Amino acid sequence: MTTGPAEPPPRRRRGRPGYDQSAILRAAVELFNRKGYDATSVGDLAKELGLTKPAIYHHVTGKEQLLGEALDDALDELTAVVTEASRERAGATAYERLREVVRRSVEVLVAHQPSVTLLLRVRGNSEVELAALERRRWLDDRLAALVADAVAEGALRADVPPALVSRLLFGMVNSLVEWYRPDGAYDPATVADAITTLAFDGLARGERGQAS
Amino acid sequence: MTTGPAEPPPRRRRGRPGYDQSAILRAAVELFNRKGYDATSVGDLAKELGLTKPAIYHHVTGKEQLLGEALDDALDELTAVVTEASRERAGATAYERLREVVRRSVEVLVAHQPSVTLLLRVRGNSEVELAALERRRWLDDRLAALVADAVAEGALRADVPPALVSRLLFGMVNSLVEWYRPDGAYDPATVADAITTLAFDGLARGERGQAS
DNA sequence: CCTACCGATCGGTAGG
DNA sequence: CCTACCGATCGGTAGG
Repeated sequence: MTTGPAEPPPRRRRGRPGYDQSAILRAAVELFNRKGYDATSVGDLAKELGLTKPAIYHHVTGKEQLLGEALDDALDELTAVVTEASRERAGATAYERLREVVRRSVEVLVAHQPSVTLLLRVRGNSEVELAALERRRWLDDRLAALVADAVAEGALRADVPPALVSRLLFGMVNSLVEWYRPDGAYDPATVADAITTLAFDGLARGERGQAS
Repeated sequence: MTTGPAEPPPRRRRGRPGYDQSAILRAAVELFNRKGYDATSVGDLAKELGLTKPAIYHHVTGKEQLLGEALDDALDELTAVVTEASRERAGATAYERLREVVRRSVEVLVAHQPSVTLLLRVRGNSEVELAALERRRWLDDRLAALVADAVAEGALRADVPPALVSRLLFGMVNSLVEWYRPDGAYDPATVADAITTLAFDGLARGERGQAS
């Protein structure tokens, strides 16, 4: 097999089939979520991929790099959602932007569930984790501000502190990662509808029954 | 000091002041939550308490025992709440019992936050953790049944699958452990009100504005 | 990508 | 002979 040297190698040859960085990252994140980051050894990861431990280090500089890249993926996605929602848009009320950010957050959680799950479990045990927590705090602050704006607009009930509403609302959204399965009973749209319905019908004044 | 052998020793003498099992458990759970169970060594725990590692083993049989006792504490409390709420009571509708279980769950999460936090992070990495996950699944099933009953009663909206409502509702409740601080801005009653308001006004049909 | 290892630290236990 | 520990070290395994 693999006769003739017919084809010229691509400009940057990448060696034989094997695993590339992103395949290793995917497997690592899956293991980190299943067993926990600390309980996952690089040896576990190697076994999962049918490689040896040193082979892993051929592709990545270390376990923490894998963690950092997964956290960056999740944070980049969520930051994009929040940044866009926080931007003033022509004719969009804070309430509309909040509703949109909830829906798009659900989409991100579903599409990037492994990395977001990892992000939501970070404890701050290393520089990488502390940096991720700082970015998360920035997101939380933006979301809280958006909720506060919607309350100030008169669109949301004012009898619960906006900061508390924000915590609970996105606590509900984030809880998705604990049970959602792409091959399960609910497609993303169903979940997004359920969350926005549950969150806003009762939060939003006088819009009862609008999502049926 | 400590002259005369006047006082007869209590039946079961417990030695000198030192730490008892429960003080060690409290410190362990706090560390497990701060750094993660796997990232916490028995040496860390000893240092935290100003003891040596062997001294820890004088009080407990091992790290996993500490985990198991914390998980049992959380599970026992939550089981009590769910069992009582699942029991048919004279004149109590499923809706009323669900509302009550949410309120009492919040109280348990606040009063037993450390052990419940630990419970919600269990991954199933050992027999102890697998047993805890099984008890958790039992609780989740009871809660889902209660929600289904309330829907069947006609008390809750039927346009979202009951199993999904249950996930999201208790996802919101459980998210408490991620940010609630006893010395923070909100007392337990405020949080319980906020959660039941947010969860049910919109979930419950035609009860708008009843909790102000 | 492997065999062969390292410095350190893990959970747990010895004798006293 | 007890409770409450200590200094030292066990056999294995972690990330690298």
